[in-house]
Amino acid sequence: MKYPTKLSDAAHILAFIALHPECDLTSGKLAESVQTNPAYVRQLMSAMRKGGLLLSVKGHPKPALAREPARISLLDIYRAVEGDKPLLHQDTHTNPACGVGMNIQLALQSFYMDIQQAAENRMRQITLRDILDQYHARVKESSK
Amino acid sequence: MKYPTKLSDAAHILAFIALHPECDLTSGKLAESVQTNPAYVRQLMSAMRKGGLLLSVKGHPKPALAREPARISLLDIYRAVEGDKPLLHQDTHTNPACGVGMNIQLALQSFYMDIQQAAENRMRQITLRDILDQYHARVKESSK
DNA sequence: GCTGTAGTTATTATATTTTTTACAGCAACA
DNA sequence: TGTTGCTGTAAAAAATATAATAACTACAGC
Repeated sequence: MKYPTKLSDAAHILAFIALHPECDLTSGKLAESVQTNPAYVRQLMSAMRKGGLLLSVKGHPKPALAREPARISLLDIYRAVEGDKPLLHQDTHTNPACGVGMNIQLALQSFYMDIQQAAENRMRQITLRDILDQYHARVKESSK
Repeated sequence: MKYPTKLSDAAHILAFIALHPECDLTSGKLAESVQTNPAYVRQLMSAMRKGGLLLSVKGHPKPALAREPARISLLDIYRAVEGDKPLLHQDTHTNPACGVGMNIQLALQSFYMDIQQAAENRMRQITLRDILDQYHARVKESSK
């Protein structure tokens, strides 16, 4: 497992916080659920705090969402933890002296942006609220 | 630069072949344009041959598209060189004993599939023909 | 047969991600 | 006010995926 899973882990953390508003959620407890280490959790939380998604205070374990789940989209989370990293990557290391290759890559660029837009539009529509709803549906289903 | 650029490189190779139907295109010449080594080019070509996009014969440098550019989509190329690797990756290593975390990841899964679908739909619409058209437009533009 | 190239596999190098370690600073509480 | 536990942050280490490289066999064309 060395593919980037920051988005998954970050969403996991946010959902966990939303589901346990009363408890003391230490980075250790969150790390236990994600099965990672507390420092990594704090790194992700730090990124999300900077991204305006999370509120937390140094010293005591009471993280809280900065706004309601319906107003936190997957794209927001992605931006917070991955920045503007695209889903598809161009080869920026082609031969600059080859005009043909250069123009092929430039042509590709515009299409990659289209694909990125298509994915981002979908990510913008999916909110933490949706994820929580889906979570509850699954819990209900499995308890039947 | 260690992000996956196989799709970009594969599309580059296909476009280059489409643009030079007369020439002897050795893996070395293609590698020169992509600025990589011939063996890597051959690996990508091998994947695309297995994916039914490319025709080539061992021993002589005459690669050819298996079908017309308008019938080769970016998704075809992606499938050929990346298989079914998703754009977003779940964290499959969360704590199995944590039912909450488990269900959060399962909930995420369905949304990731949506995003993947959105991206793939766009990739399916973009063909090598489109890329070549865009290429020609850029060449024309830059020669003005 | 000789030469050049494709096809394939294995190894190495490099970049990126995650893990781990460490420590200063704040909150809660006795 | 001192102690404890946690956060926030940085930096170094480990893990691993990707591309680069090397090496080999096999085929085409001359």
